[in-house]
Amino acid sequence: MQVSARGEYAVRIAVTLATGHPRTISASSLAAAQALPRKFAEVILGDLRRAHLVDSVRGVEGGYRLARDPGDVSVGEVLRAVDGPLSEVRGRRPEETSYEGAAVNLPRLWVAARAAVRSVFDEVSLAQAATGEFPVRIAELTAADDAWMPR
Amino acid sequence: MQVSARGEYAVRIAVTLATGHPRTISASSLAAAQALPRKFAEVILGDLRRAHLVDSVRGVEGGYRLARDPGDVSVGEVLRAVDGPLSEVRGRRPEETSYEGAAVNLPRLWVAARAAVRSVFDEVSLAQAATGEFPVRIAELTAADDAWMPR
DNA sequence: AGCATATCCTATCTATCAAGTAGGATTCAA
DNA sequence: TTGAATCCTACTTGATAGATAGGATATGCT
Repeated sequence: MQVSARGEYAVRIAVTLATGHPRTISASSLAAAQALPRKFAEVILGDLRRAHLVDSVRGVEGGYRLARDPGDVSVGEVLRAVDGPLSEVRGRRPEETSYEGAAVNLPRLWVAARAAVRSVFDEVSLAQAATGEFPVRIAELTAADDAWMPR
Repeated sequence: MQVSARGEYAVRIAVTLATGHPRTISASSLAAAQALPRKFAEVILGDLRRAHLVDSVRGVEGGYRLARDPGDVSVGEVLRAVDGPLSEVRGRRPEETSYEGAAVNLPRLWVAARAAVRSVFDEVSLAQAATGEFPVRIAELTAADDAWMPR
């Protein structure tokens, strides 16, 4: 589960938009609020707009706003918009893998891993990410001490 | 959850070793069995050896074997040995992230995602991956039809 | 009309890394 | 001593991430 800089920035931008919803916020305000390179933020906002996750308004007083309610947009959608599929194995989607011999069962493993990732990112909305009021399942996952430990 | 070619190859090699355990198998046999570039397989086996997941025997009749019982080595260990940490956010471990403003709660989200990934890869042994007899939780994750659908 | 403030578009740069290759030194059993 | 294997160092190649640059275009205000 590697989240790129683009992905991280996109989510930070998205939760900032969620907090301000439905006001429009300029790219430079967003960049300043989250300490991101402004130009890079613009690129990312372009991705989010093309994915129809945000609307943009040009001109003075312009900026960006979420296209839907913050409770209705998942973190997963944001990540996919900027980084592509959540899960890939050697550049392929899990269900497209296929092996011979001892490895024949691996596709099921890859699919299970993807399902696990989805069960987090697709089940958390921007509103939840912004407020910290996560679904019970997510709270459970972070409850164990060792969830916070490196391995 | 991006699994690199190295990661995929490593797991395929590891389950092949699991199936043949405790016989030693040469790098070229392993490469042939899984249709991998031999030299690249050697590199990966070197990583696994340095991580003490496999033992090697030099000379004629030499090769590699799992250092522990196939039921006692997890897929997660293999992936970490060749690809580093299972989950990173912008090159950092989830628990090392920290944000201001609307993004303050994101570290919990990243930790939850990592926990979800671990709940798959750290809970499946090479023996299970080889036989396809996955733990119940994994079977459940792959049971739903839409687990096999792209998004 | 003119100006300030935005988005938007195209292009470019640079460093890093993944993936794979090459060649040979070393080890070991028969 | 020979053949088959691991092991070691180095290299190549292409793609990609993570930006940055400059300006064209749109909009609201006075």
